[in-house]
Amino acid sequence: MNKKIQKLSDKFKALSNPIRVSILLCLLNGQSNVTKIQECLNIPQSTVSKHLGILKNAGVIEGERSGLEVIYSIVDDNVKG
Amino acid sequence: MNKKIQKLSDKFKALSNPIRVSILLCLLNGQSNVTKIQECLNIPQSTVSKHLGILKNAGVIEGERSGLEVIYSIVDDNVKG
DNA sequence: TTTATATATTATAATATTACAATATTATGC
DNA sequence: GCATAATATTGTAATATTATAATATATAAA
Repeated sequence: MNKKIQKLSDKFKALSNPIRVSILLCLLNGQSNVTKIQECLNIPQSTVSKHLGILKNAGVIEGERSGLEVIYSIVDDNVKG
Repeated sequence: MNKKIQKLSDKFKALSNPIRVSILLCLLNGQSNVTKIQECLNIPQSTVSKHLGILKNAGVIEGERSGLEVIYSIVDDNVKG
């Protein structure tokens, strides 16, 4: 299986879930920490964290710790637009 | 769950599989029938047909029957580029 | 070092996706 | 009608994804 095609479809897979799309829409307005995202979406913290991990793993977002918080922001240029 | 977000993530889901991405790359060069796509990818006919159905269902491609063949082509403007 | 807060990981049950052989359908020509 | 070719559907086992409670980790402040 072609490596580039696999990578491309993996990127799409990262975006193929409504919670993850919602998270990205939140982050399009600027960086945010997990708690704010959680309040925005109104779902359990572990669920948010899981999806943030998937997006981060796919190279769509990145998280930087600042004290107790982790601030997430979009790094994928195609998603940032 | 927001309807538009659901639709957007569904579109991404249609593209989240390497076989389906490969099919679309085939079709970017112009319309094609199932047999040609199958030969291009070298996988079972039923597998190709299944994935064509998923792409069609997602509104990414459309198929038009012409005699024994069904000719598929890309209809999604974002995918066509 | 204890406590509190923010986030991540693990465990697991429910659900969805996948591959593909077998079978069915659809269209054509005889 | 029957035979053939192209495509679609079905059945099903294997695998992957999902949600979320429970637990663990990380940091800061007292």
